[in-house]
Amino acid sequence: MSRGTATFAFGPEGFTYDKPNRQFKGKNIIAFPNEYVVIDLETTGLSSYWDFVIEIGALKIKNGEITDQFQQLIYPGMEIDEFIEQFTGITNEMLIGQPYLDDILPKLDDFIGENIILGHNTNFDINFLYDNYIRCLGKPFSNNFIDNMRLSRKLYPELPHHRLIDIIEKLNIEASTFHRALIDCNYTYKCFELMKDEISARYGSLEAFQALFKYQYVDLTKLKAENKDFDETHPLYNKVCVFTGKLEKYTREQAAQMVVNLGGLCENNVTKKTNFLILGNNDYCSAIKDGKSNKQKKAEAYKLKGQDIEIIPESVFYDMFENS
DNA sequence: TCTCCTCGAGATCT
DNA sequence: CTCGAGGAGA
Repeated sequence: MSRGTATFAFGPEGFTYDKPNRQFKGKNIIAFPNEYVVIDLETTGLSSYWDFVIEIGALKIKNGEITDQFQQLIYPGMEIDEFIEQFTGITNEMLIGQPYLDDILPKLDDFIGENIILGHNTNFDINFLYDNYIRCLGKPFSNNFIDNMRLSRKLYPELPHHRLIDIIEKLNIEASTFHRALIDCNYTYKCFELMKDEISARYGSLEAFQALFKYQYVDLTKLKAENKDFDETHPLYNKVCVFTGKLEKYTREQAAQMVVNLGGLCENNVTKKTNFLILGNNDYCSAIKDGKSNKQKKAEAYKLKGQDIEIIPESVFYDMFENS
């Protein structure tokens, strides 16, 4: 059985293969659709390249209620190993006589239609479907999809893990058996509906929640001192600091807060008012060719013009906090 | 301010 | 994969 479009460049010992280019894959979206299809696959392993689908489960949801379901064991054309038998409860015996994936995918395609997909770590299932759609149906799997894991990470950042089981426990959902496709679809559906309610209650609207996934612009000029009294003799008092590069010991925002707490000020870019430019590490930045960021070049230029500006490494910056 | 890029870290799916 | 941090340029 074909395993997709990947090709070997070397022998089995040191093989490489083309990174799958799933250019027509749907988008991972944050949405509350009236209608969606929950999908879960059981497979022979984690790799969409090496492994095979052995079970497909799907639920159709309309206005929060299950209206249809799809469940099918798949004969993978080979024996599955003991770990997967144990893990899923699907045995080799159960798979003998089951249809091939090639025969089932057209039916699944009909079932799903244009619907948005819901899953847990949905990329996993989507990637398996995408590659097998190309192979069996000659077309990509392009439906947009929602990922419960992504929602959970934003909604419950205090959780140490965001596996399906963790969300089930967090939401007090009754659960006993796991790792059968349709059963996990049910859990995923319940988790989503409950998280949806929580999001509405906590953020008021979907848009407000979506905004949390957008880039949050950090403006260091808006930092406020956490204390009131300043040592007016401190070298950073009333001085304007700017950072460039990645700091070793703190995030930029933490370091900036330390400055502000001493009565100093921070800016996001070097200006005529800047007194200190603190150099972090910019080795990793491919945009910087000669080791100096634009901020550093700008600061050097101001210094030549006589501005009261010092360019200091991170360690010297921390030294200024020692004797305070 | 905002958007786009790159990089590294961390996590989940069977 | 997604996210956060940072640089650059508009």
